Amino acid sequence: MSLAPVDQLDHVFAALADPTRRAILARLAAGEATVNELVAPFALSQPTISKHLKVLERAGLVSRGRAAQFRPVRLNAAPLADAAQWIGGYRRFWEQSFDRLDAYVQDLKRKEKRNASQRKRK
Amino acid sequence: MSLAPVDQLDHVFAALADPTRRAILARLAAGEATVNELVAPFALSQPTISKHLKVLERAGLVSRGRAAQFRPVRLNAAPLADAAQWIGGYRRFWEQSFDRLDAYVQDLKRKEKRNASQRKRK
DNA sequence: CTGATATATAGCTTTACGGAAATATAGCCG
DNA sequence: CGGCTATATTTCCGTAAAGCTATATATCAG
Repeated sequence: MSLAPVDQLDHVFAALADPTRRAILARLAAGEATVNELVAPFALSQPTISKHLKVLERAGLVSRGRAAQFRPVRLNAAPLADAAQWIGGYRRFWEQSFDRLDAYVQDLKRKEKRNASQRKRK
Repeated sequence: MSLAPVDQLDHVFAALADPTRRAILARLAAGEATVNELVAPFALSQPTISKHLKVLERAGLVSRGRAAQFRPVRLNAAPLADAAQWIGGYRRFWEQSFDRLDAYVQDLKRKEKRNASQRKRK
């Protein structure tokens, strides 16, 4: 599996940075949809959604079919694999910080317990 | 682990959309760095890097210390966990498409083989 | 206090984004 | 053909991003 060209990652992350586009992807996870079906749930105009779709298309996250006057949109998750792989390179760092957080919470609990017994004894 | 507020994800993905910022994160994976150390490898001005750092800071991906006139920058990977989790929700889709790709390649190989034997027989 | 160093802020330009409205294109149906 | 529906394209607006130079602030060193 070859590494994606850098500017593809640029486009993928940029596409994911908008909540409307993430919502569109979520909708497409349930299956193909027409543009109008994608417009419906949002308080946004059809051209605005079409523009979002173009951004998703440029990122390779979506592809379009052709059926009469409909242009069904379907999810293409492959580029997400590259994004996941990139982020995955940092997993050890966040796990490490969660470990530290966990240790901190454990420490708090210990102190809490100790104080509780002191209060009891008092 | 609670879900991060949506606009935090916005900022994280937006921050990751720039190759300079991803490179900065990669550098910080090797440990704390000063601003000047981060400027050095790029053909960019110091204020430009400072601006990138502000974007990373807004996304919660880095934090700054204070040591004399230095402001050491360190990686804070926690928000990447949220991003990874979001993307992870789509894993089955890209695995599915890789499966299809794999099946396609297998099919190609079968045909290739068949043609090869035909050529031999001819 | 002065000078040097590290970083931040301000101001400017160019380009892109996210939205809207209006219009154009394309394909169906009668 | 003509009208209807789905979608795309164009044009416009305001805001933000990414770069630069120049300047300001802060801290150390002497």
